[in-house]
Amino acid sequence: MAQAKYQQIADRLREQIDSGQLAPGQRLPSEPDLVRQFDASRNTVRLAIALLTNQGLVVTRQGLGSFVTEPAQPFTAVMSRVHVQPAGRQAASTLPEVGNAPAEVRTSRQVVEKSPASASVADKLEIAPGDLVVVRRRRGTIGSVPWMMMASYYPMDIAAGTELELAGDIAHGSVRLLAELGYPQVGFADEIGARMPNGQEFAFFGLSTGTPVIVVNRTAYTPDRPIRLTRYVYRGDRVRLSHEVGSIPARFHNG
Amino acid sequence: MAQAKYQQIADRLREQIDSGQLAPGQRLPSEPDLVRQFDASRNTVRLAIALLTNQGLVVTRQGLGSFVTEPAQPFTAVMSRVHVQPAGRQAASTLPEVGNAPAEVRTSRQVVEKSPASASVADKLEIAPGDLVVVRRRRGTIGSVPWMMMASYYPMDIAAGTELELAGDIAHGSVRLLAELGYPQVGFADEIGARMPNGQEFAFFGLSTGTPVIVVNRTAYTPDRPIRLTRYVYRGDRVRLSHEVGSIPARFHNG
DNA sequence: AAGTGGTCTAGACCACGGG
DNA sequence: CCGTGGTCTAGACCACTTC
Repeated sequence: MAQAKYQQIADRLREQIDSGQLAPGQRLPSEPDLVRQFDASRNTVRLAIALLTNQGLVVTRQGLGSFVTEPAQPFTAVMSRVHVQPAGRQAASTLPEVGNAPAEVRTSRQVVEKSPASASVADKLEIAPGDLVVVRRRRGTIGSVPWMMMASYYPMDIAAGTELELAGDIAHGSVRLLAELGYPQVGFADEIGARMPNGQEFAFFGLSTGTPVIVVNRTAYTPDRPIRLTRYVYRGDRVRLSHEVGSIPARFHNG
Repeated sequence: MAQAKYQQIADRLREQIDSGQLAPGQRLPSEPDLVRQFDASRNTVRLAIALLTNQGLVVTRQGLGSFVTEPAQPFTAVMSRVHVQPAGRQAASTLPEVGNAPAEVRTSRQVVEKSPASASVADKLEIAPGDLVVVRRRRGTIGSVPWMMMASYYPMDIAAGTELELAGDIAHGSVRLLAELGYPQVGFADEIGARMPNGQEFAFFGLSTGTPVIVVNRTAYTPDRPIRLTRYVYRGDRVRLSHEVGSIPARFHNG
């Protein structure tokens, strides 16, 4: 046998999806149908469907059937917009702007805790792993769609005894507060990656199998040191990040 | 039954992975072992392992066993580095810089073709779907690790009769060539997303199941119009994108 | 040869969604 | 109620890796 039977079934179905013969949202043949069509056992048919599901091409719903994934219009998170000439604009907030929100953008009240820094947080903030940091968390929804989780990490020597330790929003934004505390932000570095979601992310976003998340680690700096790490997690099926550099005519913003 | 048996098995194994009891690179108990340990059938055990595999936590190798995924040190693709004060630096090339390459960065010779624009390409370039575009493709490896696929799309009215239609590298870079042709680039917009790989990407990168890819659509502009779309695809398990904004001390670059 | 995962079958019962 | 997918079992044979 050149190729496994479940692979062949998956390939056939993928062809039909790619060609549009099976359109987005359309139901695949039922499992018993596929069993007859390909002369295979039900388990083999289910293996084929699982393959497509994990590639994000198909979603299955118990009692209803398997459906070709319908891509949704993505939201655009504007991560930076820098006009090199004459002067750059720096965000006043760590909250990303949404370029094309079709509904109200809402953000949960900030939850604050102190906890020991993980290895990755410590590395970015240039502190020792296990050192205490202040963590400020919030989650974001657009209309009824959950789209973002974010957490900001502050070194304790900066945050101790300040408004940063208190729950709730910061009056004039954390960038301004940090500047008033003697830590003027002069720039930031974004490190962007993608991975499969953990259980918490899977549940909050209501993801289906085969959907990754986008992770952004944004480190903010004074001329001397890192002063904050903000970690953003976005659902991969509904969000695109936008970074703009240079003098882009306004009419081109966020397509 | 509160939860499916294969879910319980997967949860147990995940706990052991998260706690470090099963360290990265370590072999899981064999399938027959897990069958005995959890009093389940082999198919049920395999379902549990498949779950972890699709979450990117485990890789299986025939004849050897299942192993906890070993995260590799990621490469950093520097997508932009903008100093707001006094002046920004614009890349001379569409080729991303690698911030921390441990081996030689090699790039394939460019392959060129003409083809009709897909809907997504046409949208970015503000042309009609189906209009011909010049496509220039290349692939990149670091040492022996394939890490990038890129394709640049040029509207035919710009590229026709120019060096852009010829295979091979462009002598002084495409940004300079475009400027000489009367299309000076003044900025670009990056749109970043994540998804599961298609078959071609899976094969080229040698990915294992449960690994997403990062997709960057970079649109370059003159003051009047889009002049190029470059689409980058990176493997999610080995690449992080870097965007820097502001005056970040050099010692913090690609920490 | 022995041990590992990969593929496949046949059948059973459960859970969900919609008439 | 019926049709859909979800879970689980028991067993068979194949393919790969190591010794």
